[in-house]
Formats: sequence, structure tokens, C-alpha cells
Amino acid sequence: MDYQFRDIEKKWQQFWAENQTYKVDNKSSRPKYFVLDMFPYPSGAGLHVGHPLGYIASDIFARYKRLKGFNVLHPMGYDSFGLPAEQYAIQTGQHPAITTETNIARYREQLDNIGFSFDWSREVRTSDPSYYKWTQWIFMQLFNSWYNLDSDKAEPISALISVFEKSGNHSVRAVSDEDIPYFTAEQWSVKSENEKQEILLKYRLTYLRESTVNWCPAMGTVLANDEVKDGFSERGGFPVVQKKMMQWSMRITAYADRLLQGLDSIDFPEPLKEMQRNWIGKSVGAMVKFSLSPSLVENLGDADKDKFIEVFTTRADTIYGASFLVLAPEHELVTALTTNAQKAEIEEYILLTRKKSELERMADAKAVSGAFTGSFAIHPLSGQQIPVWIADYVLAGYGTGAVMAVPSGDQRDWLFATKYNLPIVAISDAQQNLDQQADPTKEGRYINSDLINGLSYQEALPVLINKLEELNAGKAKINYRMRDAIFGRQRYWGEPVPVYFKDGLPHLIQQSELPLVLPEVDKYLPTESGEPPLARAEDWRYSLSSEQGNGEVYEYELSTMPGWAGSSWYWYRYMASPEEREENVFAPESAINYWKSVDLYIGGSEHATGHLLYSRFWNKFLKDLGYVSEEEPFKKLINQGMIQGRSNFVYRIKDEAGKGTNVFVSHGLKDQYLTTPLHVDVNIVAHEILDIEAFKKSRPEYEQAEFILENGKYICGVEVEKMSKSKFNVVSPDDIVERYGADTLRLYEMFLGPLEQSKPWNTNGIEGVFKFLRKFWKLFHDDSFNFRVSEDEPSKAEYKALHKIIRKVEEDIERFSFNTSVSSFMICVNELTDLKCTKREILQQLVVVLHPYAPHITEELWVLLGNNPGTLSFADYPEFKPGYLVENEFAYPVSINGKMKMNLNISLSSESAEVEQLVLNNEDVKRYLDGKSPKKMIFVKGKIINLVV
RNA sequence: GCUGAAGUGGUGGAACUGGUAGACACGCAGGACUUAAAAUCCUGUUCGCCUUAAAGCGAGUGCGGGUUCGAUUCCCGCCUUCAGUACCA
Repeated sequence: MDYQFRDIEKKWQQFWAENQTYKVDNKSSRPKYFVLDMFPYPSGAGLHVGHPLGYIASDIFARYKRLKGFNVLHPMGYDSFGLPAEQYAIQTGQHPAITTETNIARYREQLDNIGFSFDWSREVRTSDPSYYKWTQWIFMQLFNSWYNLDSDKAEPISALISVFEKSGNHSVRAVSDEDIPYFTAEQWSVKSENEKQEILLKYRLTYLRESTVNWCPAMGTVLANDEVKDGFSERGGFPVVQKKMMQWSMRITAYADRLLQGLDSIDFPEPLKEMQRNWIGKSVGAMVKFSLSPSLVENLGDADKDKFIEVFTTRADTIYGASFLVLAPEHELVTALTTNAQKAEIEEYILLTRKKSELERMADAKAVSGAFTGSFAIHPLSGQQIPVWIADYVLAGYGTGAVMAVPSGDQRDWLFATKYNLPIVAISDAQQNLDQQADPTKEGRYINSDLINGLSYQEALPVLINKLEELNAGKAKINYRMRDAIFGRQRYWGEPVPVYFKDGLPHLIQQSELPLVLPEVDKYLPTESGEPPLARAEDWRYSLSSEQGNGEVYEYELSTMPGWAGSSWYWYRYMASPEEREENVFAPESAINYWKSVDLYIGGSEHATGHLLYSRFWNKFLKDLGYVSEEEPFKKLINQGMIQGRSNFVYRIKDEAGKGTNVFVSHGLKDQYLTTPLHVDVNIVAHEILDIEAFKKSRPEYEQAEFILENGKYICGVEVEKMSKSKFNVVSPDDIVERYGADTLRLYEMFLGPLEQSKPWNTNGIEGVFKFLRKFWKLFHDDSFNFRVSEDEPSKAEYKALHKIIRKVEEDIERFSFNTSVSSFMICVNELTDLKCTKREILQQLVVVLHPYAPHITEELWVLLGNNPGTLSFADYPEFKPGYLVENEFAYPVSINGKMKMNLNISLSSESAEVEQLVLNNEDVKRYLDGKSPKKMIFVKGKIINLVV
């Protein structure tokens, strides 16, 4: 029989499922390997052809590793909490759990069609209570922990309480809120329980804090940053305003430095590491205090008397060039500092900046504006009085929300000083053209800088820091751009937060009460009073168990966890086998110690600063508490590129009035007419040629359509866009599988180009891949498609073809160059076809080598070759024997002045002198030299001969 | 603006440490088989010039320089595209 991919693929997919071929054990004599894919959100649109790209790559890798003798964990699951299902629920009233279930079933069917070697017994769904029980449990651990800077790790909050009881908080070095007053053990002991809880909340790794959120009044809901475009909601285009709200936050900043350091130990793509470094945004500098001028202090209220302005700078060396201070308009001291004379001006300015949208702020990035408070601060080293201004180029959220302005060294300060006529003091003899722009050079020697005059940058910095510390006016300080992560959404379809409120303070529910199950609600919208949807749940209150409680009931937290909660630890759940999931732990210690961490993680780079940062954070936290063993969760990560859509267009002719006619003109002739380009379904276009009959049938109004053709064909226009339903450019893997089979789809997606590169989808080359598989099938069959292999000893050429591919595929897979192996398979099969090879010795090994790429056809042939069904996945990858590739002759390219002219067969054992003789006496070479004698001959053994004339 | 990645035939792409640029595949052209079509197979296919043909000559990896016997690969400057980020003191 000819290659019957439909039967073969169905048969083997069924076999693998029935026999649980890829179910993996947490025990094995073989070494372990964990291959993970970023799990999908099951959207209603189903998989398109771009989704499986990474999954195919990881599946090839997983199958290859199995052949190489590894015990491979290769699981799949669903990140099934999320907004689209909730949006759909709001519109239709259908419970998101039902939508999600339907979508998952569809995804599963599509994934099964492609022949992945997933261990489905370990599937996870983040929206499943048995899963989110542990997401909630991790939240509780975070609530019960604080970050100790002395040990540089998270520790139980109970340990902190003992310290407070023994010696207060003077000696505690923690990552915490800033506004914690010092107290002694004695003071602690007399505090009320609520006061204690209030203080502890400032230390906990997850805590409540007032944060600004994107509030959309029209939708009655909070939006994520990426749901807001230019101040309007992406969906619906309603205005969005900034609103302060009490929100759960995660103290990820405690881990900033470890997240940064850890990057050096993991194998991630350099651009991704760079993105994380920028996101963390570590800057080394100094905090400097500027006290307020005495005349001002007299007029201040008692509360502000000991206040000073603290700034953060990365260029403490430029301190003598600081000629004014600038505060963010939101800075807490602005009101106190504003003199009566300046009050009107300052208030007007603050009002102005509040009105400016993000967009406007960005648009006039070059223009600076500000207002003078009327007050002066004292320069800590020179003692001079310098004016204090406010300006919106200083951000309240970064550093201290105040800067010392050094106009000679910083361009924004320079612009500001120029605009408002403030002094620009040169501080280095290397600075140039200060009348035109700032010069931030670190070269040269300092001038106008008292203490450090004549010193270089390297010499000056320690001198300054020491002096500032001595004066108690400053200290070295490291600052991070990264902020603590908001951990809550005012939405329904997410994990409930296992917290109830008593006297306005949050308390955890009992661990034994987990999971706290998402309650039913009548509508998935916020309440009339603006509370999240969970407030609609009836009888959803917390009451303490009878031995502790007194029958009182309390309100639960009404927000739910954000999208990243469930995905920040899921790889550990995969480690637990189905049996172990019954145990009361997120994953048993033995399983974690066996699988340790993910060896290979494949996914999109869009998760660079979200998921991949949060996951590393939770992993480090779980390690601090001793629940997991590795500091980093993902040892190696590969970003697969995006597959873009390739849209096709037809051009409808407009009449003079601009009205559309029913005549369509081919792309090459469209410029002769007035036309409207219309998207046309890419599935009825092949090589840009429109299937006119299919087009006519696609819509009733096209039935009578007329066409102006070129060369008898209708040629469509092409554009690369995102793949989406509305652009009619979605290609579903199902269609490809139906037409060519899963093995062709797998090979073709790899053949398209390097895995990491983004590329538009097109099926132009798919025929070639399909033909290759038929050719491969034919190697095992005679002309009438009877299976036949011979037991004869292969020839040298046959061995050579085989061992070339054995080595090539090994090398390619190890460096994730899957596209090049597909080409090499084609070359190999072409060679063996030319050699009329039918030898079992060759073909059986080739089956094993091709198996990771095309698992179905190889399984079928494996069994036809007489092997047991299902054993191919665990066969041995053939051993490469270099002996088969050794040649004793090589066709040396002979070039003259670097230009290739001819090839010359010369023994590989020949040395330079011998070769020179041979080359110079060659008739063709003589002809090229045209009587001239070469100056020099370059000879690289096995590579090239180059004559220099 | 800054950071990162990438620019190679008509198309997707290959060339792994500086050593035969365009492998492999698509498309296209021509041919075989066929009543015909599909399928399959064979031949050609970077561009330009010259030639009946064989052969030959020249140019060529975004652009301009450089290093080298030799550069798609290394260095300097520039252009374009994509991604991330956005007044970060």
C-alpha cells in the first residue's frame, strides 16, 4: 500500500493512548530529563498553526532524549483561569467553568491529532480546586513569611515574632514597608493583638497596600495594564482612570538581587536575560540628604521640623554641580515647602500634571516643565542654599521621588535649568559645549568641587561617600526599578484568596479548610456599589471552627488572584504522579528530589518579564522554606518565534461614486482602477492564486462576482499580519493534518526555519515535505508497494549516508536546529533512493533517527520490520561510527586570489610540498595562471588550496 | 532615545570554529509517461555579458570602508525591519 497516513496516524495515536506509552515513573535506573512547554490558555478559537510550533520542538527533543536513554517527564496542562472565559460569561451568563471545559476538550482533541508524547496522566488545570488548593497554600506560606536580610532568605513570621518578643525590632534587617517605627521588646509585649498584626503585615511577603489601579467606570472593573490602550479600555474603548485601592501585593523586590544574580547561572537567551535585567533595573548609587533652610524650618509645623529632602543619585560624584533640587509633584513635602507667594503657581502646576495622560507625558518627553516652591534646601557639602522645584519629569515611584539636579551632567536637568534660568556649574575639566547640552562624562578631573578637585571619578567616589556618611548626610545605596507585584484582580474567574477580615485586618483561614472554593454568583459583574463579583455570592462568609470561634462570621477577601498565580509553580505539580496527588502536599519530597527542576523549557518571549520572573520568585521562596531543592526552576529556556498570519487580499473595484461593485481585479492590474482591498480566506488561495469557484461559494453576494484576470489567473495581494479570525488568515493544524497528516505537519513546522525566528505561515513548501515522507515510505517497499527489506550487507556508500544522518541529527537536536535536520533527512533519503538501498541494517536505524520528528510513520515501519509495537519510543539511538565517513581523497577547491576556479582530487594524506607539485603541474591550473608564476600557495589540509598571483 | 535580534536567488531558508555562497525544498521553464488531466519521473533554474553549442568572462550575501592569501562569517561607520522599554536621577 502507498503511504496511508490517515490510517497509520489514527492507529498509533490510539495505541499510545491505550497502552499509556508515555506514562512516566518517578523512579528509574535511567537518568531523568524534564521537558516542559508553556501551557496554553484554552481559548474559544482553538489552536492555530502557530501554537504547536514550540510543542513540536519540545516533543522532538523529548522523544530524542528517550532514545538516548533518559527517563523523560513531558507533561501538558491548561492555564485555565483567565479573562476571555469570564468576558464570555458576562455576555452570555454561561458559567466560565463550562466554557473552559468545552475549550479544553477541543484543545485536547487538536493536540492528540499531532502525535505528542505527553504523559496525560499528569495533566494540570489551574482552575481545578484540587490544583488551586496549592496555589492558595503557597499564598498562605508567603503571608506567613518575612525576608531576613541577614540570612538573605525568607523565614517564618513566627521567628520574627520571637525576635520582637526578645529584643524588639532594632536589630531586625528585613525587606519591609518603609514606615515602621522602632520598638523594644517591652513595647511589643504591651501592644494589642491588632496592633501586632498591623505591624506584622508590614513585614509579610504578601501584604495589603494601597495601589493605583486602572479603573474603568463604564465596565465597573479593574483592567490590567495591557488591557488599557492610551487611557481607554482595549475592549469597548471606555475611558480608564487611575484609582487608589487596597490591594494584595507580593514583595518580589526582596528577591531583586537574587533574581538578577541567578540569571548568570541559567541558560536563557541573552535578549530575554537582558529584558529581565532591565526590568529589575538595579542601579548603584547613593542616598543624599538635603536639610531644609533654617528660615523655612521656623515656619514649619512640628510634624515637619525634622524633615529633610532625601534624593537618590547614581552620580554622587557630581554633587558639587547640584544647583537645585526637583521633587515629583506628588512628593509628600511639596505642601509644606510651598511658600505663600508660590502657592498659586504650584497648585496650578500640580493640577496640570494630573490632567496630563500617560500619552501626553510621553509625547513631550523632550519638553520639561515645572514650578518653584519658593523654598531652599542646604547643600550638605557646600552649605549653599539651593532652590527646590517640582517637575513631572521626576517620578514619584522611583528612588525617593526627588533628585538633585546637576544641569552640567544630566540632559533633563540641563533643559530645566536652561528654561528656568538656573545656574549650570561645570564640574569636570573634560566637559564640553555646556552651553549647548549637558555632558555626562566620567573622564577628566573634577573642578569647582572643593573636596574632590583634581581627583578622577574612581578616586572621588569613596572620598565623597565617606564624607557624607561622616556627616550623616548620605550613604551608598542600591536601588531597583522593579516594584512589588500587585496580586489581585476585582474579577470572578480566578483563585479566591484564602483570607478573611476581622477588625479590618486580614487573617488566613485554616490550612485544613483549603481549598477555598470559588462560590457561585448570579452575575459575573461587580456589584452596584463597585465591589468585585464575589460580593454577590450568597452565604459566603467565614466562621471560625467551633472550638476557636464564638459563632461570629467574617467577610472573605473579595478579590481573586491574578493570572500569573497558577502558572508560578505548576511544573512542580507535574512532578507528582496521579497516585501521589492524593497525598496532602503539592508534590511529594521524593518526587521533587528526583525531578529537581525543568531541564528544558520552551515558550514564547512574551512571558519574559511576567511569568518567567514570577516563577523564579516563587521558586526561590519555596526553596528558602525548604519545600523545593533548586534555586532556579528552569535550567535552559528556548524562545520559539511567533508564527504570523499571511493575509490574502482581493481588490474590489469602486465606481465613480466610491460604491463597491461586484467586479474584482487581479493584484497586478489593480492600480488601473479604484479599488477596495478585502481580506479573503487564505484557505482558498494557493500560491497567491485565488480559487475562484470557492470564492464565489464563500458568500451569497459573491455568487455573481466577475473577475479581471491576468494570464488567466486571479492573483491575490499578500500582507503579513497577526493571525486572527477577523483577518481570515487563520490556518488550523486540523486542516493540515487532514490533508497531509500529522507527521508532515510536524516536519513542515520545523522545516519552516530556525525555531527562535518569527515567520509568517505559508504552506508553499509543504508538498516537498509530504513527498519526502512518501519517498521514505517507498524505500521500504517495491514498486507495487509490497513491504520488502533485504538482509544483505550494506555498501560503503549506504553506511556513509546513514552515519552522516546519525551524526547530523544528534548535533542539530542538541543545538535546537530542527530545520536543518529536516533538510538532511531529505538528502539522506535521496541518497538511499539513488543507491536503491533496501538493506534492513540501514533502514531500521534510519527509522529510529527519524522517529522523534515523524513518530507515526516510523512506528508503522518499525513494526513492519518485525519489532514489537510501542518499543520504538524506547529503542536505542544508533551509535555514530566515524569510520564510515573517512575518505582518502578530497576534491580540493583550487582558488586563485581567493576566487574558486576548479576542483582537484588529491589524496588526503598528501602534504603541502607534494600538493604544490601536483597543482602547479596541472594543465588546467597552468591555463588559469596564464604563464604567471604564483607568489605563494596556501594549503589547508582537507579544506582548500589558494594560489596568490 | 536606549537595549536586543535580524537583513543571503522569484520564495522559505543552508553554509556550525574565516576556507567551494545559494545545500534542501517550493515556485517557474522544458521534457518523459498519458487520448487527456492528476500523480510520478528526468533536466534546467543567483544575476549580467558572450556563444549555434561546449566553454568562458564579470558581478554578487542591506550600503560604504577596513583586516586577511581568502570575509555571509571578524572590525569601523551608516541604512532598513522586527521585538522590548520609555523622562529610572
